[in-house]
Amino acid sequence: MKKKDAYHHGDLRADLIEAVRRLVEEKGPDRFTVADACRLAGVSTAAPYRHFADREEMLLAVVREGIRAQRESMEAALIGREPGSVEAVVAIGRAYVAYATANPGVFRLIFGLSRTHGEHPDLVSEGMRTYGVLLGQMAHRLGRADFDSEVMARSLPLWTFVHGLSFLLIDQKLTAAKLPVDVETVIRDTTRRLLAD
Amino acid sequence: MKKKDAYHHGDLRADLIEAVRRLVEEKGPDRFTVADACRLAGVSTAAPYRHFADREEMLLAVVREGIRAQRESMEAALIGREPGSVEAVVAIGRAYVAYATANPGVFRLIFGLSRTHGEHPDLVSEGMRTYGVLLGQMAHRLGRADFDSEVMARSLPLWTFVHGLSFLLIDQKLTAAKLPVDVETVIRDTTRRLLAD
DNA sequence: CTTCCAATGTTATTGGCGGTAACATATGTT
DNA sequence: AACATATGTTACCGCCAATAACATTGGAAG
Repeated sequence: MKKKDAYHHGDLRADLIEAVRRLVEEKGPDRFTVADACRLAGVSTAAPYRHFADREEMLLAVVREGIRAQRESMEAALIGREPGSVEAVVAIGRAYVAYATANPGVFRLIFGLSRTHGEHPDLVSEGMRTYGVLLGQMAHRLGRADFDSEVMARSLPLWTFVHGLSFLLIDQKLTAAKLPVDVETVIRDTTRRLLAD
Repeated sequence: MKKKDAYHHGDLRADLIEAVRRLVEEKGPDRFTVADACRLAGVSTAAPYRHFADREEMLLAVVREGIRAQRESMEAALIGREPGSVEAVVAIGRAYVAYATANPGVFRLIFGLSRTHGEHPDLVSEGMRTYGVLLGQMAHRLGRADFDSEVMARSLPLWTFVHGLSFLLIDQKLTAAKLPVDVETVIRDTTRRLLAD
């Protein structure tokens, strides 16, 4: 019924979200300012408050979009792979890390503003859907119908591994310390180890 | 010669660092303000600039202290353990995660303000010293005299694992999603897998 | 002990930001 | 054509980071 966002500006809400996303990538989540986003979108500094309650809601919109984009890249990576195979799990991990390194600002935002995450059930369920991509492969691999404790126990190390690798890569802890890392190899080898019986 | 910090206030520099540390834990690294730290220390808002160039330098001081504290807890965890043993590596990982969960604000700060880290060689080398604790155990375990590529390749997955686990725990991704996790068990089991021949 | 300089701290000020209120304009519904 | 509502702007407030000008303290030199 209501399209909510095709008025004066065209689609200010969407334009602002895109501006925020760009600024978060360019300057980092902490250096983002509402005023900058307004300048990028070409509106006054009061305009955003017709679409967002406050600065944090603007960032949360980018978080929602980011979680979804990362999950979709993981799901796309599964296409054509044998369900539950090592290659399938490797593909998920590769996609996870690739999203983080390609969108470090948004990735940091997703996992950085976490104090507020618990208060946003939709974000929690969105995150669970992402984790579910891995859980699904693991359940298939273990021949389980549901996500039982065994599926959980075998999946968590894989998640934490790619998660930690993502952070170390985007924080440049490895390159700064002159530690050459072949990302593809470390993902592949470690996944194999963690999937071994 | 110069003690730099035992004047009017006693030791304002140290007091401010402690105030920043407390505020970073209480409110999060992003919500920290210089003005708050001044109120905690009982000085005017201009006083800090006699001891720090700007807000970021105040945070960097806490980062330095945090990196050191985490490393010391890891080294302490090694005392009385067989060098290079599974138990030694587990102890390091446990200490790493324990520091993160006990000091989530500082931990996030250490790995969050990373854009500036590369510009601070002292922080990079401090971080390497921490990683060196793990590398030392791994070299001992593999019977290598130096940190060669094999030591590196076997250490990195362990680091990324505990690093990712730390973030998922403090970001409450697991508890928010009602995923019960026995931290001790997942560290122990995963370390064993990653150390297996 | 006195003098004086450098280190340390305060008050006053500037510029920028997040957010609100009052006002202005466009939209589409009747 | 007229009006209610959604959207956008201008003016404003309080807070903060940072700087400058001024005040005070501690200790070294005589």
